[in-house]
Amino acid sequence: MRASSTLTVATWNINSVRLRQGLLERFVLEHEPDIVCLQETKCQNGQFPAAPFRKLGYEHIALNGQKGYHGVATLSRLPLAQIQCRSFCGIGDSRHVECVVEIAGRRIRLHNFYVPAGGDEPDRDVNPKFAHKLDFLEEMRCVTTDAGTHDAALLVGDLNIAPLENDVWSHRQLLKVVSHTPVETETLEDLRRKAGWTDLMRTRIPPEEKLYTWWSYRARDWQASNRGRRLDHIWGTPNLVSPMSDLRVLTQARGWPKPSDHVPVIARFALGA
DNA sequence: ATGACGATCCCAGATCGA
Repeated sequence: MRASSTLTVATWNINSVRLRQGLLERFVLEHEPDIVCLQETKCQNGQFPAAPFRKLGYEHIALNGQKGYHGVATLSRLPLAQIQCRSFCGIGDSRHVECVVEIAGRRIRLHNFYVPAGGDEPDRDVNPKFAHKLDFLEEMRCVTTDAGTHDAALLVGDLNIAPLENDVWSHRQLLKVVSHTPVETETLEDLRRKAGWTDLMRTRIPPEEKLYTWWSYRARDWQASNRGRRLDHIWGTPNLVSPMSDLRVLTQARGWPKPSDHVPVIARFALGA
């Protein structure tokens, strides 16, 4: 008989996994997630500090890293099957890894994404990075909830877009700022709905409430100014809405020593026997 | 209030993040 029927999944843009290995160890010891999805690992696969995390019980590690930039990793206490890395926009950069995890007799597909930031100028004609971001989103449309065989699916990561008005500190002042422009927020919401994903964070914390997962390094005092954005997301198939027993944004991690500018988001699911 | 920071890289200033 299987004793454990809960699954805890975390996503965290770690902004260099080698620099913040200690913070990540602290995080997994305190919160004991079954699966941790990381973005911006900023190292090649051979440089990933796998051994210390294997020692902590994360024996199953799916890596898609590159030198210096980007990079995603999925660390798991449960076996991972069907590991695949997708390439988007014909560029070989490391922005996606997916896998299937089996728990309580169900197969759950898990996508880990790092969507391009998009540069400064929100105009695809003058800013190739913004064009890349929009093209990436168009390619993401094929990552639907029914692509592949599974009983449920999750899509998590740093999507670099704050789609709702209360996902930013000032909707009005950020309308022309990359991450909250109408073309980004409307495209993301359209692709999410058409692909069958539910915004699981907002099923738990209502859209009327401010909710952030990122605070700039450049603020003198991130907590006092509190000019954040919700750039990190946990999407799921509708059949995971009611099993989700807890959803936490670990805001306090922004105040840890030498922090990432993003904080972890943790979802717990009660999947039955 | 798009930055006053912080990360990467042939190690030091350019480039990127958002």
